[in-house]
Amino acid sequence: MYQKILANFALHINLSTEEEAHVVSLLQETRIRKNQIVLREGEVCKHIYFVSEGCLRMYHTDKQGNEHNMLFMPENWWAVDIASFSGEKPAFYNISALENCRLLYLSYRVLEDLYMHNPKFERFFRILTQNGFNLYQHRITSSLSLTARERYLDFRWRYPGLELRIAQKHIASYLAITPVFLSRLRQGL
Amino acid sequence: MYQKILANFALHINLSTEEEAHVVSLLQETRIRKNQIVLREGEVCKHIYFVSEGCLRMYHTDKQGNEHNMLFMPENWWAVDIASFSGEKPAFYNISALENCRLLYLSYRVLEDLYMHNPKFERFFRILTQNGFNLYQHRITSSLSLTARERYLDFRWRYPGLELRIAQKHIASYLAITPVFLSRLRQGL
DNA sequence: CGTCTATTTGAATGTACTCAAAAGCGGTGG
DNA sequence: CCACCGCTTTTGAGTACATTCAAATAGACG
Repeated sequence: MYQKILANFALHINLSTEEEAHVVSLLQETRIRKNQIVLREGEVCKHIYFVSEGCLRMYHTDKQGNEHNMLFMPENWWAVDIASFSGEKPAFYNISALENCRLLYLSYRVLEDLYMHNPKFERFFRILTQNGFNLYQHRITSSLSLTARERYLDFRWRYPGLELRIAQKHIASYLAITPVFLSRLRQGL
Repeated sequence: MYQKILANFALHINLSTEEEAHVVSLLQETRIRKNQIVLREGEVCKHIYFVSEGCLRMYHTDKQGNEHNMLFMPENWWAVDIASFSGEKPAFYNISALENCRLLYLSYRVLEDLYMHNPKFERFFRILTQNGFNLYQHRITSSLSLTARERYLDFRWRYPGLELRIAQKHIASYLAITPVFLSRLRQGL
């Protein structure tokens, strides 16, 4: 049950058995169903979530009511509206479930305590933010320099197998094209 | 000469006169001319730059040799390829000058020492990374949900007055449109 | 099984592009 | 200081890529 998140920590920091036990004792768990909303725009993002099973998406709803997928978060990804979470401000983004999910999470307060208690976690989440920064930077570069077809191939490379699990319309939204055009793109491979 | 950078630090951390004197003693200065390259793709980004005067741009060159502007950095912005700098890996991006510039900078080693000597700076640069993260997130949201015209207006709001200082082709590249189309857009305001 | 939503397909449209030429602007040297 | 050269911007015309709209098909869920 906790092996995935412990393996995830181990990517960037080394924890003793005691440290592992401590962080595990702080984790809360929840299960959510497909299409359920985890974070709604305007609410404060109170938790940082680790996706243990399933897949989340983060998206923005524009004035016309159209949804735009920023990011998909399948197993082993972390989900948070970082500006809302760290600033305790209303969230700009929504987060919802594309599949039934099992999530582990930490509240802001608990995470702050964890930082105090063990600076390794501050390092871990700092690296996580930096990785997110790099990911977004790459995404902007893609949107500037790649065609829709190339961005689709990049999506498949970045999220192997995910296209089989989620609706085409969500992939189209992520790629900034219409579902109709994505359908035609996939014909021409 | 140092008032701009000290005011910039003061946005996020409070420094004593001694602390200010210490960081100032570590800063190096350089002047570069318009079109000169500060960081070339493939080199390791060895410094983090504060733009004291002038304007830099960060851009990617694709396989066809086309340049795509990721970010403009006028006075009071920091410039760095963060993946290259923090991982001491070859840079993916180029940084060059759009105007004659005066830059202050710190090397990776000096910055690490500064972190050790005074954790306030770790906090400062952590907030800086987070702000960069938010900026990019907003940029992706714009590219997903706004038209070229709206993105142009967003650019003018984010960089007041900058459109008068830099070439249209650089703004067009930033907006992911052609200079020809930007010219037509500006007619129709 | 039936309903609702998602995907595919076709046709027409429009947005942004390329190509080409002219005009404007800036820097440099005579 | 002016003339020239090179680069940028503007303008026009034709084109292509991606869109919208609509209808048919397929698939998911209760």
